[in-house]
Amino acid sequence: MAAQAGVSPSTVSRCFATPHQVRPETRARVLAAAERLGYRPSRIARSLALGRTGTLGLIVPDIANPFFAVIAKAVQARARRKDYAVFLADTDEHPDDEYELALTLARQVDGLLVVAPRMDGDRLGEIVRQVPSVVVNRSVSGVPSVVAPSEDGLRQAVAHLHALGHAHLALILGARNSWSSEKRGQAVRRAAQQLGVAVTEFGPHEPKFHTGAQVADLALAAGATAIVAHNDLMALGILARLAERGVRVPDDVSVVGADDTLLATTASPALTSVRIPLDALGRQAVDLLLHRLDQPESPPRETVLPSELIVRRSTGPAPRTGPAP
Amino acid sequence: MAAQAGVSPSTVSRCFATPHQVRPETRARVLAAAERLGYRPSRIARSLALGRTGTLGLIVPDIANPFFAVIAKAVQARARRKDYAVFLADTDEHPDDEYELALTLARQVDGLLVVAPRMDGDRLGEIVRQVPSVVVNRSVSGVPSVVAPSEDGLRQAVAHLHALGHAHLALILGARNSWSSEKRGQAVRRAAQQLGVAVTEFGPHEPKFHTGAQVADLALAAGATAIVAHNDLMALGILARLAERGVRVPDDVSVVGADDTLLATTASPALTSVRIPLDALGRQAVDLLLHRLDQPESPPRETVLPSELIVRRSTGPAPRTGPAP
DNA sequence: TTGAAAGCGATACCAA
DNA sequence: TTGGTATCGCTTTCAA
Repeated sequence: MAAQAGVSPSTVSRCFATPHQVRPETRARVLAAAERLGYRPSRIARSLALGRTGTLGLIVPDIANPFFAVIAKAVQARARRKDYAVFLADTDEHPDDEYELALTLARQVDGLLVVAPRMDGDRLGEIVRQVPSVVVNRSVSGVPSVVAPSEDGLRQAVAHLHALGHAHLALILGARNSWSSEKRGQAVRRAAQQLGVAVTEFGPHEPKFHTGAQVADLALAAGATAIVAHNDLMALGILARLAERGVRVPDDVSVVGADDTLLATTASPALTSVRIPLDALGRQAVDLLLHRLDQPESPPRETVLPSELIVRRSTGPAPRTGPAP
Repeated sequence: MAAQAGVSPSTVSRCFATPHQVRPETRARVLAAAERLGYRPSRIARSLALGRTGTLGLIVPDIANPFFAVIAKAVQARARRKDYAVFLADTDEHPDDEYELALTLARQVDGLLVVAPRMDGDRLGEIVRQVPSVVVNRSVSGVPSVVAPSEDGLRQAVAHLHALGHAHLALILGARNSWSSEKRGQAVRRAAQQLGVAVTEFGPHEPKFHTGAQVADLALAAGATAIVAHNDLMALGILARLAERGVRVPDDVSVVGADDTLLATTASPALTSVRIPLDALGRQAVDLLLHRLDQPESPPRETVLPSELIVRRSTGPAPRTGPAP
């Protein structure tokens, strides 16, 4: 390539890295040759020389889960705008793989974005020590992170239901060991207690559609008039089972989901849900990571994003109990 | 590192590449040192030396779309099993970016998986010439590809509706220029004609929820008793609008989706949908690509996977027309 | 079985 | 403004 343009490799390099450092006419010749040969500098070689790869790693538990997919998309978009590519690793919910993958990725990326709600803290710490990282949707002390605690939104949800006259709600927990499930449970309990709303808890459960369907009957039997599910998927399972039994939503029972994924907006009735700003989460995570790459000594920061209740058609006034007047 | 183990770099390299070529006791010493230092060979340097990266590129239009996310997941899993990492590029539905990205990726991966329903054929050809590639869910002559034509499933869908007594169906098309949308339209038209079912077409439309909602009214006004949507998302929009209008599904109108995504199974009523084996699509694509990497001279092959109708609760007997007896 | 040395394709420093 | 050269970390002949 250098030969083709009649210049040295150094000059070719400069043409791409610092174009203004080379005489316009030489540059033109080089670029012409590049065009002719379809030449593109090798990122690999460049990485080796520079010690930087121009790549960020993203570790998610399940890319087929809309929750993570939306984060991944935001990360992608943001990273690209900053001229970074993204290495995606899907751990398929295996915490061991998560760790192994992270270590493998660590060497070939400039920084790592880790979405790993269930990985244990020590390992997470180990990873962070090896490579600049940002943890997403989870708070780990001493590690920069971006979280959108569902507290606010869930408190709003309980207040919403309370205002509608519900006095007894069912709380459907998510996976055992899930950081967010625990936080969500706490938030609902606390808010309910403050407002004098009774809570019956179910779970922990795998946050799947069919477990939602299964637990719907239990919630009904317990006498709850409103159900707050760990996430939208479980809420949809509940909706489906209620419809099957002829229980009307929201006339007989109100249902609240969380995450406000595509599932919530496309359900009928559309699901009242706690919105987590997933795209902002992804964007902020990238920004935080890049900031960290620039200034490695900056103190680990935790960025907190607000969540909020989006009221849709699946919640309504509590049904009258007792005999009709 | 080599120094730490008291051996030459060559030997260290052999320990990882061809362990059996080194005396067990030396190997042990090297591995011990590696363990102690937390040493991992640099994939970057290795790529440069080998001319292979151990990485596959995956280009998708929208990773937040469950359809592509499921493919991506399957690709990930399969690639990892074969010791390949995956570079993910989300083009956000911009065909120009798709092309640019593909060219960028081309240099840093061993092969490319392209899911680009709307990229024009010439560019696709250009990409394929630069780097071993497999096109997914689209058929391009001279290029290895993996497709799951929805023909079979859609024919089954029309037959299903016909058997239920539907004589007039609405066909909702997807995006203009989308390869799969065209194929799907053809399939429905052809099957309907053969069975003597009337078809009213709507679209092309952006395959979104709200366009589905919008077109539901038109389909109803046209007198169709069954609606076949381009995909599940549009079908859900239709379901939502029908529910809003008090039109019962499947009593008054039957609705069929396509892709059989999570959306279809979690809808209520659950959506009858044409299943595309997305995971198999992803897996086969990886296999085909790796095969191609091994044997660059093998003729481009097109792998065809079957699609099938999954009947759920959103389809039922056609309503009686005219005055009740 | 091990070591020495060349090379992969770029960057960056120092000279010219 | 350009060219020469060492370097990044690993693989791979070729010798020892």
